[in-house]
Amino acid sequence: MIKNKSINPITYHAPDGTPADPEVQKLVEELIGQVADKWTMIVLELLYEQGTLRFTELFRQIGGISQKMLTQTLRNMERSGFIQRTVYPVVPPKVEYQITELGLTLGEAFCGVWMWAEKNLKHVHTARKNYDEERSN
Amino acid sequence: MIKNKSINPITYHAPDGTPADPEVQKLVEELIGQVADKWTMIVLELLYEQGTLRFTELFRQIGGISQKMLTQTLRNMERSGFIQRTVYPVVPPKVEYQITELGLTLGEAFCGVWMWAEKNLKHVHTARKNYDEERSN
DNA sequence: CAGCATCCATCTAGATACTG
DNA sequence: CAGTATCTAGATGGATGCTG
Repeated sequence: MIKNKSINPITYHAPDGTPADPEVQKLVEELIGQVADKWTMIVLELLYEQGTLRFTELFRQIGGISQKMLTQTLRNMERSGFIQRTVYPVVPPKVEYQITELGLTLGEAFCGVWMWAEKNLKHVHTARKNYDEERSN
Repeated sequence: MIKNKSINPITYHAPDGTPADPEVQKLVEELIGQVADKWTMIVLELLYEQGTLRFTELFRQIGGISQKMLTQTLRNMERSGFIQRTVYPVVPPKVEYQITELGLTLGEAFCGVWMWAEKNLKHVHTARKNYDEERSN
């Protein structure tokens, strides 16, 4: 990353020094926000592992999500192109969800965070423990 | 990632098939949540670029954040060990914040998401546009 | 300067009930 | 089965005023 003297708005830079497009910046913030909604990553993971799942199968396997939240999560993911929704015109209804190429690569992009967490789990815990102990005295 | 037949709780896997520790999983979710709080990443970036900054300098450069939120963000980041807080016993008070090694590597870990966003910006926009157009008819 | 305490608007998620 | 609609409790963030 390179030095940035501009006051406002903030300009992000990649580690190699390439300044980032504001649009990219906006998308990154959206992505992180979306994934942080707590259900998106779980759905992504399940579809990553199992390819295709029906609404109720997702509902059951996630466990703890409400129907409303599952629907909302799936709609947002579909809208952004991470998953594909297929409706079969049968009675009772049958709807299948499957991960797309885009969703697949997104999952992989978050992999760096996973590896960081694995590697630094203890450092973070230690830091927090030290911090908390200092305040409690 | 490998197939996972367990119903609940969900077990995450790395792309190479290594099952993830529940503790790591929890930390990943926390990290993404923390970074998604909208200010953490901005602070991380500023300290990444400029090394050390005082409270008011951060406050000014971020622009739009409230003092309360800045304080809260800085405390959380300090607690997790991403930044270091140094208080100089002078009047008026002087407090400096600087990024740690841990914070530095965390920023780099999120780089994969950045690169994904850069590469797939158009795909996402197209997907969203198509989705929105289909509903408006 | 660098906070903390308090109040308040808003946004969100979950529970619940209903439907093609 | 796969949703939609509605209501509400709780979390979140911003504004404001005060302080060592």
